[in-house]
Amino acid sequence: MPGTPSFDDERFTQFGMLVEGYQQVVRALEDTLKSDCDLSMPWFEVLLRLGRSPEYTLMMSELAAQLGVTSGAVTRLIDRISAAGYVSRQACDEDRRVQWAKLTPAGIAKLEQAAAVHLSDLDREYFGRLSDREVSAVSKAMDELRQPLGTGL
Amino acid sequence: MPGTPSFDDERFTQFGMLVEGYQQVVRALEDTLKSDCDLSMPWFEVLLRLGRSPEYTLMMSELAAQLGVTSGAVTRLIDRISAAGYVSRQACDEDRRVQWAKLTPAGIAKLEQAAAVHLSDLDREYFGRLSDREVSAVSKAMDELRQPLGTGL
DNA sequence: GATCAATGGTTGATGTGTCAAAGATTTAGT
DNA sequence: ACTAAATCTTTGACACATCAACCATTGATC
Repeated sequence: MPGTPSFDDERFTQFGMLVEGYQQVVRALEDTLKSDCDLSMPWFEVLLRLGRSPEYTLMMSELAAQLGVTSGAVTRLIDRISAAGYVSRQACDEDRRVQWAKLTPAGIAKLEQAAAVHLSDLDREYFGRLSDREVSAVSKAMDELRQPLGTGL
Repeated sequence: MPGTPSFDDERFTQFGMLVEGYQQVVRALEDTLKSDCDLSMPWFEVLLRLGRSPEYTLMMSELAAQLGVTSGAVTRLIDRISAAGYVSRQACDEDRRVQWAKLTPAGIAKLEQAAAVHLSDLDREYFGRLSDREVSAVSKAMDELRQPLGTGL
């Protein structure tokens, strides 16, 4: 009977569970990061990636790869973050196509504060709400989903 | 030693697993939905919610609630989708503040096609890559995260 | 029944993302 | 060495989200 198509298929619901739970947690994390540190999640991610890199420095394209976004997105993100004084751009002498993004001292200070805040947010919103077993199960499943299909064809 | 702050805390990594796995799957789903049906995920979500509703119809604000976005977002989304002919707006006589969004026949047809495509995408990108046990574990965990904190204070 | 708060929707400003095109520079191939 | 391909970044056009302000309308209070 094609009169009632499969708009209520259980798989939609099941996957919707993942989507809603994920979005709920991410939204809560974004809210507290915003109110406590005045940082959006993309800004925090940039600071964190740079904070983990030697010299607090990354190429624009490497930053894009780590963030999982296009280089165009990073160009504008760094425009805004550098206007706020947390990062600076600098040219590369060996390859004059590349631009380095580097944390400023203000950026390092901001990251130190924000990382602590974010860790406690993570504890409250994620780790504190699941058992260790659940966290492991989720991590393992997501790790399996992480690499795209067809890499070994 | 404050020289090396906790930018590499394991919790960042663990949660990053969830973020990356989730984004990977969602991106794959969006790509195939786009290439096979020429629908973005927000458009598909709108069609699906309307397709499940009596008369294929919902108030703007109810649609916003189901999608988990603001009413402003829905206003513009329906602007675009109705320009494509998949939904129509219609005024409400009982309460002249409300606008109904209703699937057109073209919208119903599109949804029927897209729902089938999306279900098979879901099988390939999500259900096919995890065991039943893993899917259950993820769904259970995400369901627990779904309701915001502080609802029972 | 006049006022005032709550509700439903739209709009303007802005942040964040995409894609595709363009620019500059480097690397490879003959 | 010179042309051609690949790489890095930026830019323009646009999709999609937020917030805050605003307008209309409804409902509740006095």
